[in-house]
Amino acid sequence: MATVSRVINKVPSVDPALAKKVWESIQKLGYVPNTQARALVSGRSKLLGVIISDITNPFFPELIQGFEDKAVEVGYETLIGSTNYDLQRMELCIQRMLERKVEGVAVMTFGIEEPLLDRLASQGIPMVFIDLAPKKKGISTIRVDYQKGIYEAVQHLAVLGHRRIAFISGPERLHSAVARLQAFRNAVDDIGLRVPESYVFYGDHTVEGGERGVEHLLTLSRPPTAIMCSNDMTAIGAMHALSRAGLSIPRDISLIGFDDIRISEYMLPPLTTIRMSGRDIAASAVTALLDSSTPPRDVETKLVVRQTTTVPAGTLADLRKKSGKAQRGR
Amino acid sequence: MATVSRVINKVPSVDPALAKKVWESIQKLGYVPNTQARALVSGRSKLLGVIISDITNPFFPELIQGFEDKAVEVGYETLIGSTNYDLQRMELCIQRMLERKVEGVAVMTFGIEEPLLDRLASQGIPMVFIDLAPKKKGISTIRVDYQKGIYEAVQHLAVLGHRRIAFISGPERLHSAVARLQAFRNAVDDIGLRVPESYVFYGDHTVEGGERGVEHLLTLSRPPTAIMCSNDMTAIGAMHALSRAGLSIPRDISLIGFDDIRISEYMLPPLTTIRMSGRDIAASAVTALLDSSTPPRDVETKLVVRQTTTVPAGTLADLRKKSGKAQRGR
DNA sequence: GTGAAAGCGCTAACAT
DNA sequence: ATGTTAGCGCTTTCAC
Repeated sequence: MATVSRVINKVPSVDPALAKKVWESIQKLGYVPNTQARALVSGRSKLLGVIISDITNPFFPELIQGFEDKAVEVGYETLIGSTNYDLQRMELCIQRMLERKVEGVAVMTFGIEEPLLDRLASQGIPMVFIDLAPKKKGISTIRVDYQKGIYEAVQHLAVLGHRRIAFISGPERLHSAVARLQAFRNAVDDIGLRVPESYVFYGDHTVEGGERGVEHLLTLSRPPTAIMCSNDMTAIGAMHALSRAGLSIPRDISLIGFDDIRISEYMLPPLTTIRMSGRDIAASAVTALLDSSTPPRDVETKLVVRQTTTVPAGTLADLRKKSGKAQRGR
Repeated sequence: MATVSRVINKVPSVDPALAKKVWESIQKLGYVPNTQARALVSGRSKLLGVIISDITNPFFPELIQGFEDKAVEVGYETLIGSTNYDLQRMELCIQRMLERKVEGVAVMTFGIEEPLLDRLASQGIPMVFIDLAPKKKGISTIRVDYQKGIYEAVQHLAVLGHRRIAFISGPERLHSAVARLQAFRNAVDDIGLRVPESYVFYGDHTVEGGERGVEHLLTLSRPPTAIMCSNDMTAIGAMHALSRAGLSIPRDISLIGFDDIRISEYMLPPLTTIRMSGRDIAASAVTALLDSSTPPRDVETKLVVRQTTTVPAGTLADLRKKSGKAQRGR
């Protein structure tokens, strides 16, 4: 019995011949080791938890998929918990994870969830957060370089000739949202543009938020020629509102999203957006949980140009007019 | 110790006063029962498995989400496995599930996966399939009523005036795809339309399949005025190909999808489709696994009219012409 | 290199 | 109504 255990765990001290016989018997008998028993005695559950907030955001399925894949790759299983911004649901999640003795928890809610910390930290369970996390040992942070992608996007618009660029943000309480807005402000400053306060609308990272944002921006006496959104769902909402207003994208107005969720590519026209790979984040999270010695790799963001951006409305007409004048001038 | 166990498991024979003291101590000590140990001794893992095939199909995240939610609701945890149509990956999935001693497995691959059966069935693990499953005890089937939704869709098109309706199918080896195509044929027959073979294109349930389907249909000398698709991804591909061909939806051609994945609503224009709720299927699956006595509830499908369907091109013009003649005739 | 024995944290059958 | 005990299936000393 002990030998079988050694064979299964590939302890080198087993006679290869015996080991082979054991493997054959395992095959023949259809023996399957019992994970619960192994976990019980070894104290290692081989389980990793992921906690997400908002199910309805299509960013998360991709995140979870990536996490799951990476976890299986390194011999772990995944326990998923979604809080839906509900404290009670979160408590339940934590309880479940504690009971299953997860060996680490990735908190992918883009915000600090205080109640999580105490319960989990007190058990010494490694945790990984996105963006920002309380400084404690056993807790690591995956930093996202929002600036890079957003700078690329603003520059892209500027090069096309846009000077009036608006931003539809996410909720102010969400760190990832304020970080994106800040990155936008930095980029715009850097390039030497001025963005009036009326060009910044606070949405909520949902389609509806994007719709409201556009509705607001269109009431302005000098509406923007381009809109950047804090996430793709917002951008999709913007597309709908724009189309409802009879405006054509990108001819009348350019639009850039953030996240690069799968839908974005499928939109009509395909959405230009800033990619933040959920898979990368997930992989980084798994690594961080299992090896808390090395700090997790940062996640980069980058512009993906598709078809919702072009020169500002009128530019082409202006050009044509000018060339017309030039011809007449001859 | 036994008393604590009894309190936690709510065995009624415990003195309420003592029980209360136990709960207080649990609270104070931050005690968390060890699921592995409970599972080991009780033989109940409180784990349910879901196996899906194609990660890239956005139908599955919704299915999984529903499964997870329902499972948690009834006190179970979910083990996810995705095969990606790869036999080896499937073997791995099964192994993991066996090792974790899942109490049931939902095979949501829309096809029978033979190798699954032997390994799982031999352990007497309940299984649930979609659409069709080998007749064995412990195996139940969730039947999807494709006919209803598809009939509604065909009728919807017919009422609008469409007579030339094409169908972009899924792969022939996939049961769910052939069932949908058959339902389409039945519906069309019923209504008294004839569909030439050139109007049926076999795609593969991906965006690319939909694009190829449209490209084929547009080469026809008498192209269809409406296209139904075997799933929403196909329909989205169709939208792209149509738009690339300079055709407007629904003015030039009407389009109906199948599944009603979340994206569909967000498309521009929002996709008219046939809803098959992943959440319903998931809930039904969980129920079936835990209570194999009653057969699972069937899942219905129903038409969701959005904005990709209208009268055939030319109809309005014809009407106008006619009314013009009528006026002149006065 | 291999077998014997202890024990992981819990539940359930048995006493009291 | 509560305490005592055996044992779930495995890993890990400890002997040999």
